[in-house]
Amino acid sequence: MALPSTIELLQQNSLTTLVQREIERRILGGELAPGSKLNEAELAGELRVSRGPVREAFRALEQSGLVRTEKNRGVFVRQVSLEEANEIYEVRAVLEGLTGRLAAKRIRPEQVEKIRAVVKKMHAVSRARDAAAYYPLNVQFHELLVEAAGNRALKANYQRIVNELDLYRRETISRSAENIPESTRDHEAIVNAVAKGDEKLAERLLHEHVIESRARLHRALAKPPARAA
Amino acid sequence: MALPSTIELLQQNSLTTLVQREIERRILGGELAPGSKLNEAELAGELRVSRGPVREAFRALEQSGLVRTEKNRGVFVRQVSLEEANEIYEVRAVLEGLTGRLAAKRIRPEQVEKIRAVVKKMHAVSRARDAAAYYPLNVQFHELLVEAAGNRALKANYQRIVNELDLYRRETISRSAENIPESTRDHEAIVNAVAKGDEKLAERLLHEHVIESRARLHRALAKPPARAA
DNA sequence: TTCCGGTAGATTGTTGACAATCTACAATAA
DNA sequence: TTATTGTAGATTGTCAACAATCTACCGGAA
Repeated sequence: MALPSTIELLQQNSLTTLVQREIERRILGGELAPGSKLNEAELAGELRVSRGPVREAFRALEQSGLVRTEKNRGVFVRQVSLEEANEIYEVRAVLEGLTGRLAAKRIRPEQVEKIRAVVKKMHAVSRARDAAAYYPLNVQFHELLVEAAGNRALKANYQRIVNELDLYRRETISRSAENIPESTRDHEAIVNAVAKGDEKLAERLLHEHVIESRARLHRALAKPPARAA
Repeated sequence: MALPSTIELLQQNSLTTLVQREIERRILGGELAPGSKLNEAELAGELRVSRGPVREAFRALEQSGLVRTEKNRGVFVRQVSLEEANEIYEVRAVLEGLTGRLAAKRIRPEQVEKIRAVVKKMHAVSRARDAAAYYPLNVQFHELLVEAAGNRALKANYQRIVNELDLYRRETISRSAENIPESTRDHEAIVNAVAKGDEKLAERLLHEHVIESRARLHRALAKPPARAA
């Protein structure tokens, strides 16, 4: 049979879902900058679908916090202010704390190994001060941890929160290399606490890690003349 | 002018938004039971709109966790299992904890007064063992607290979580009267901690309150032969 | 010049029609 | 009887056209 992947893809997912994923990819990938306008007809034309599925995708993306809709004016990639980012960080901190506690309780040996492998790679890029390589490892680290926590509601809420924070980072500086060694040490300590099954410690370390991340971001913002609006 | 409210309503909100709110109201109000199917054409006919806005509303409701979509089969009011409810409670506990901590830090005197007024009413219906009257007061209590916390991200996440838990309660028993006095005492202690500005205590009390609520729900479920599926 | 009103084009909001898929049921064969 | 196949109706998925609104621009009056 020809193109079985495409066929199955459309049997499983509606066009709306596909469009939604594609727009999400473009936003989180930086192709669509915060504040930019999404033109229904243009997007529909590009993706070779009608405006219906695009509008439905917009509605889903709005609920997930990635876009904002103004009636009769259109939808825009959401802009997250510093103030809002701070609020989001507070929520993320307690969610990560819960993640640490649950992961410490439930994580399985093979999951520990996977995370240790990520931390190992972190050490490598840390020595090389390679920020571009560090970022995806960081994302992976936290995703594996949430997975190990084994709580679907936590995972869903966490994912939304992280996406929103990504929107903020994208408007300011993306990644600064100087904090990598510090962050890597955090991760090392966290995986040890989780592997030991020390719920209290894992919770505290992850909570502090997020608050520290926020502080690092602020320091990085304060240093250069700050090119954000 | 005739019907100014309706006119303004449509100038501000799109049909999609209105439809979304109406369906949400029906689900949370119990008119639409978990597991029941939502027929696009039927709903559209009832609300006097075409299927487009209804479909868009479905997409938003799906993201907010109130409905579930099966491709080519339709959308259904989401069913939350006991297992899932437990997971959601864990997330709610840390969110409420954060709520307590932030509210203790930022609450203003007039907000304290509002909450004390609600607790006062709780005492009244508590003496009367009036479960039907107690429930909305409980909702109001937590909403006022979240408002006082002054964190938009927290509020958004909290609202979603509470809605999902409502779905679960609706499938099992709604409210049992016997726990009301205990719950009322909790609320009394919480408002005192928040009013004092004791962040640590408020956080701990609210966290425990949620975990205790879950335990109460479980006990209530275990007592009668359990009529849930 | 500056402000105001009006018009044309572009964009979003809504609708109804058509295509694809599913469900229920009846007719047939083992 | 039971299983299977095939059809008819209902329901969802997608699309294209129409209506309402907004934006940008132009011309005239103060």
